[in-house]
Amino acid sequence: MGRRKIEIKRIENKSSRQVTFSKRRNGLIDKARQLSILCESSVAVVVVSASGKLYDSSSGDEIEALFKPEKPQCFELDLEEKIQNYLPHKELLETVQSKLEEPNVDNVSVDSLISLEEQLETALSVSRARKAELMMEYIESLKEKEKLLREENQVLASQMGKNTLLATDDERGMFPGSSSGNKIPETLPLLN
Amino acid sequence: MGRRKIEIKRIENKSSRQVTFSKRRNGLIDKARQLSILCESSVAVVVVSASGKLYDSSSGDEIEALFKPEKPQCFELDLEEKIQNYLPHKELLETVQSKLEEPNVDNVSVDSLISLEEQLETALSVSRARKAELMMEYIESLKEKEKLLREENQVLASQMGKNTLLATDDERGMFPGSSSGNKIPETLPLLN
DNA sequence: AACTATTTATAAGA
DNA sequence: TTCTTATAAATAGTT
Repeated sequence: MGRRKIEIKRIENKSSRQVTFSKRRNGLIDKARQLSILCESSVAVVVVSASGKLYDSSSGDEIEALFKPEKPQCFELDLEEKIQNYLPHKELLETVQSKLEEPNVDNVSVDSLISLEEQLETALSVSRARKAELMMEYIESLKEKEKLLREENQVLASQMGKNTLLATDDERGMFPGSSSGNKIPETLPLLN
Repeated sequence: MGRRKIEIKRIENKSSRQVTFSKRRNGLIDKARQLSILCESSVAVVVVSASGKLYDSSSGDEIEALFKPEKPQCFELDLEEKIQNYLPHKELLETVQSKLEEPNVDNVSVDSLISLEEQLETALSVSRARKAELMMEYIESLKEKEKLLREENQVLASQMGKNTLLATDDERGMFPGSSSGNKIPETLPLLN
């Protein structure tokens, strides 16, 4: 639905891909919102862009309340802590528990239980995806850090080589297994 | 986009609500599919109808890897691979769905729903915990690697200090690509 | 389930 | 990026 028909396949041009992503993501989330309102259903949408950013939307009053304030924002230093503490479904489970413990369980309507079920399921899937996403992001940051350290090591090693005028090519070769508790060699460790 | 404009609010008529649900749910899932293909992104949609039926769709490497064990993806490390592939959720969702689709939903006993709830909760928490455990394990291994790299870096730097005895601060200036352009201190280079 | 009159989403262009 | 607009796509009401 645009100036011309497009094929559904990866958009090669990076900037149009980005523009389309943004437009269609908004469209999708709005459609989800409409569906949930029009048909009284629970809808969760999770979108992860190619660059790793996470967008999501979920309907259902209780669910929204649970997730909106949790939006991950600063992933910098305390990311790990956030992951550890990221447990919004705990509250949800408590809600479930208390519902089920109500005195006249037998009179609780089936609808109410089904609705609870829906909310639980939706919330869990969103929560699960987000937490996994946070962890993956953290893992990526650790890998990046590792990469930088390796680079620094290389620079250090080559600097040292220049300064000492002693190291041969062989001596500056890669050290096998450097990431698994190896001793630091006397000469010039170049990590791989 | 139909014969007339409609307000976005609960559709009162039950049968049109159901028809609209079905149409829009399909539309939403297709839009999600398109977005993921066009923009190489991961998109997950979970829809739960008012009557408790569950529909879900997910696409894109990242989310698929997170939720579907049958799509193996080669990662460098064993552990990471395990994390990616660890996912019994799908079966669980199918179980829930089939339970909720049983003919006499209205007469399903409260006990049966409670039991379902419990099973769901238990299974999810076990699965979740296991997956988080795997990821944390992986994070720990990355941190260990990082620690070793730092140690090597330190040794290198001090070796360099001993050997050169000439280098000034300027000569030992920034390392290209180091995380925050910090200079390496005389004695113990520590990245943060 | 199909059909279409319309509305809505959006591709391309500014 | 944001807006504009021509056109494609989705869908509300109908059959």
